[in-house]
Amino acid sequence: MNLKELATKLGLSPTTVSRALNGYPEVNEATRERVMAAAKRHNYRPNTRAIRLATGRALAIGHVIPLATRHEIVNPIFADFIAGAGETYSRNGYDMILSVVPDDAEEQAYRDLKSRGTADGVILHAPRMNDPRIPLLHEIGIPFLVHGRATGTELPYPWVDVNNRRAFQRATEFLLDLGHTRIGLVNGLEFMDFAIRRRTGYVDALAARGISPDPRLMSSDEMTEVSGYRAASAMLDSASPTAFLVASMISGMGVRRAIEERGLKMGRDVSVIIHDDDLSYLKNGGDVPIFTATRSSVRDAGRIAAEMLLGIIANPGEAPDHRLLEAELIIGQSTGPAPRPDTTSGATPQTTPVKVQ
Amino acid sequence: MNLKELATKLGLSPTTVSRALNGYPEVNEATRERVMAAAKRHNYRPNTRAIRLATGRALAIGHVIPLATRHEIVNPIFADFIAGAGETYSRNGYDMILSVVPDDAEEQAYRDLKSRGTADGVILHAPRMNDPRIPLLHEIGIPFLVHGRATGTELPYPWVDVNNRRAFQRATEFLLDLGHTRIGLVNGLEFMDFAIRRRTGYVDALAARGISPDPRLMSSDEMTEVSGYRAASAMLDSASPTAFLVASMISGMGVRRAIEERGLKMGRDVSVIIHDDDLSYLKNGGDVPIFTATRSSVRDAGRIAAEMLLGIIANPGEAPDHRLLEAELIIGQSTGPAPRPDTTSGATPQTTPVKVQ
DNA sequence: AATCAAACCCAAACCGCTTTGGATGCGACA
DNA sequence: TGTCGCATCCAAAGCGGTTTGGGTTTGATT
Repeated sequence: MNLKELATKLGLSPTTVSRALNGYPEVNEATRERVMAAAKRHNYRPNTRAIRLATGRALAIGHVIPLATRHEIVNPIFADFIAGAGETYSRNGYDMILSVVPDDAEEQAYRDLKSRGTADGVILHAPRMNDPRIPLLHEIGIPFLVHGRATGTELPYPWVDVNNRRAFQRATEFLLDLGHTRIGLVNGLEFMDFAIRRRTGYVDALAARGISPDPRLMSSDEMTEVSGYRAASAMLDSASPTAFLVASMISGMGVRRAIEERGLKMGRDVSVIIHDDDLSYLKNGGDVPIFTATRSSVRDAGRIAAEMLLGIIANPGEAPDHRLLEAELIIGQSTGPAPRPDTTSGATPQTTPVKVQ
Repeated sequence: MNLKELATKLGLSPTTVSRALNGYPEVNEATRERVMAAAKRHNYRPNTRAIRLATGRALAIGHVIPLATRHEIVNPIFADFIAGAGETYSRNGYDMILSVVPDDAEEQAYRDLKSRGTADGVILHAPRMNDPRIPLLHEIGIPFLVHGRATGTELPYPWVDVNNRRAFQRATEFLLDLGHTRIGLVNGLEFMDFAIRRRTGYVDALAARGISPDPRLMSSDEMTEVSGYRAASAMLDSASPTAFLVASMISGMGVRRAIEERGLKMGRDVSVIIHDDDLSYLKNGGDVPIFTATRSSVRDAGRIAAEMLLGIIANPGEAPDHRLLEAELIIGQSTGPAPRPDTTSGATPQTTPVKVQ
């Protein structure tokens, strides 16, 4: 059933039927109701392909996913973000299109999205420092929104991000307040912007207490279970940390494995704080979370990002907006006071007491 | 730059330019080359919206994701499947569209995909027993392919699936051969088809050795870390298993936590075999896998599924094809001989020796 | 009674491509 | 020389909507 058939059946012109269905004012209310009823009765759905061509809009948002030969963006965080964003798109009549391409074809993928008219806007994932994709999207002239930020980028651009620096700063302070001074940082890859910011938060918090960071206590790698395990193992074997600050739930599991493998107990012998993206299938425990964590729902971030992008598309020409989400600090079972130093191994460095926030 | 402009610039009709670019025979080779060159030079990309309308094809495949209020399909397995499928789509000039909808809107989502002409076909995820979506898709009349199978469905339908029954049967036999007789099954939700098949494999293998399954050693829940932990804890505390068969890497981590929390060592005191979907960011260790596992790449499954579906769309009317993928049994560090039974606790049931496959 | 503005509705153009149904020109064949 | 077939190319008709630019009525205004 298409517009023309429906119009014929109603004894009206396609024009009127179209207007009636789309809520234009120049149609009699009685007529409109008649049209609406007929449309429902015949289960009429306008053909999206025709609407797209006629209006010149794609009614779709693109997400380009470089099929990383090296590093994976197709990760659990991405899945939850997508779920949040997709929900918003559906509610607004937009389609979500995912473009999975080899990473050397990413630029072309963006260009095609624009020149072939497949998407009205795109969301940029996993920005890096000085990310070249931001100037690229500007040049292409397609509305976009960044999930995260790109340190070093001059051009203004709209974004939504978690306050990663602050989250890790708070987490570090929390550990310091518990008496920990040898805190290992198991970070994500530090060409990723969020990882840089997290390290900054960690370093700043240490510096505020007069502690200079120990390079042996700082690692940076992909956020997998195995690399969490490796990093923590190396630190435990060489630099005697009493606490860890970990980039994700998954690497946190590796860290826990390293700890327990050494006969230590997490939360008693070694404290751990992770960043928790609040993934739906990787919940951090129930009433009492397993891990103490800085928590921020990436699914909510997806929802917000989608809403912002649709806003940009609806009102072009406005100044780039942005949104900084704060992470909660959730207290779980994985943190506790720093263990009493071994009396044979000298005194621990003293820290100024500061109230727990 | 559109077709008409390009044609004018070349002094040709749109018809000829279109044919030249699409490889039709009725155009002079010299002309074709001239057209191709000009198209490249002016960076001409045909407008997808127009192609779609003109050809009546959507050039897109839909994936409907019910935004589970209860159970999550937006899970890591899904993400990797999507990556595999998306790769194939891109290579073939298809778009992948994801429809994230509340789960009571799933049926309508499929209907709309068809009636609005948004997708040429769909992939059905996470089939359940007697899944109503299969008759639905038949009725709607949209080409589709099922990732998994639906026990109890009469209608023929194309699918790609892992041989879950066999995988779990082999894994169980492997444990039996190591002398384990009290094997806990930490299964996925058993209205999911794959979970049913896995249980069947487990039960069959036990039965073949004359062991009747102990209900206390069988659990079924979502495949999260926490539920793996809960299930394993309960079994360890009440039914003294010496081995576990676990539905996923993630729940396996919970099982491991339960084991280690009790001061037991995985691989020595308690053996564990998981099913490993070979997720890119959740690799099961390196040279020596952490977990002994039945492994089958869900990403490959995505690729295969996409190829099959595109084939169905290209050659409609053929009988439904299918593909059964066998899982490998990977030996890792998490399995070992059953511990000598406590001499005070009586004899263990004797099993017939059978060669390890 | 003539005028005019709403209120309603419609015919036709248009979006940018594909495809049908010819034209045209030219060498070959009878 | 007339006809035919083949190689090339083009005009125009879709595809299924939206939107522009009028037409008709109708009721109020002067």
